[in-house]
Amino acid sequence: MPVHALSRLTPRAQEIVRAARQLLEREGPEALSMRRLAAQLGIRASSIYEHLHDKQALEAALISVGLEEQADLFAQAVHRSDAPIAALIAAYRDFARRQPNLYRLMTERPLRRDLLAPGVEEAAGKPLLDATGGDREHARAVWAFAHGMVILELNQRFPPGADLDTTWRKGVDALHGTS
Amino acid sequence: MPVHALSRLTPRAQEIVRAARQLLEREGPEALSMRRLAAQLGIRASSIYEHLHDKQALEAALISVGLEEQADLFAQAVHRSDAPIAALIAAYRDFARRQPNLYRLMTERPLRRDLLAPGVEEAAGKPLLDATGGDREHARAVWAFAHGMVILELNQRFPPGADLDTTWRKGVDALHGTS
DNA sequence: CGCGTTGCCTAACGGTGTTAGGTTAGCGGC
DNA sequence: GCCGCTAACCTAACACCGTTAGGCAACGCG
Repeated sequence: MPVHALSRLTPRAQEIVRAARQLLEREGPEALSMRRLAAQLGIRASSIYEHLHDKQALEAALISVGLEEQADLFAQAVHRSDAPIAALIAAYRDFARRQPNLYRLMTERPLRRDLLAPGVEEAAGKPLLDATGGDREHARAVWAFAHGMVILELNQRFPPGADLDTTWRKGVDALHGTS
Repeated sequence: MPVHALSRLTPRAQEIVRAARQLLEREGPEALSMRRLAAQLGIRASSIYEHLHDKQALEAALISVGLEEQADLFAQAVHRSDAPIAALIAAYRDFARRQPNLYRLMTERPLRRDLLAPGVEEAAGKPLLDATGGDREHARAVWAFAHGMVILELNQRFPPGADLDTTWRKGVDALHGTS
């Protein structure tokens, strides 16, 4: 269990990260610029650098928060269900659909792990790894399917009328008993 | 079978797109700017706009070329194998690893289908759809797994020592007989 | 009181995509 | 020969981006 991701930051930095998250989710990725974020806070862009080292650090903070929330949601999903893998996949899809821009930010580029809050990446992955009984290959295959479905859906790569619920169910069924 | 993707463009525009592809693959996505592309061609950025409407049109041309090449490679892979789905997935992974920056460009954002060469998207998808006997849900599940594996691998989301060949094999096996 | 820290500022640098408007070279028709 | 058209380039500028240097005001503390 990681320390709360934001707690490593100064209070003012936490406010900035919270504002950044609102901006990202409400106005999309192109709105997440240092200048627009600063405007939202009533200050100038250069002042942000007093609190966060650079834009990468800001993004890493957002990703840390996202991973932490995923860890919570996934742990709860497993806890409430007796079909843990299916429940996890449902929770995974749900997270991505509720916060598509944050999800994209979290996955679209290589992770700067040195900038993340320590432990959050492992914490987000642990529920699935447990649900596969510790089988890392199995967990990775399920994750790859879920991420592929989510991101292709977010990127509108499936035709408009596609029956994605069915595709999800088939994929989960097929990957369920892999050993 | 679509018309050759580049044939819709003027000869000069084709040269520009070819230079853009080299630049993208050799120097990475941040090198694909109008100014650096122009420099590569010995002209100024504004001159590119005489030949391509804007950067989106340039990217759409690159994506069209990529989809067309995928269509060819996938059709050949099926043709040479008696395990078409496994052969397709191997070809898919191979394409992405050989041209990671183009693959990223092709998949990282919603497609501007109105800017693509007509038919290329369908052509790239057809071999897999055929291999599943026309089962669209099955084809989509396989695609999602393959894309998820590829993009998580490109983004270095798996731990350094991860045995990805095994994960690929397990995923393919599991998704093979989905009905 | 003075000193260091915090939090903001202005101004600037080099980069991005893009547009307006101007110049040159070549070619077909008279 | 020359007119007009087109293709292909140019310079200059706009608004935006991330980032840095250097300055200023307010605060708590010894």
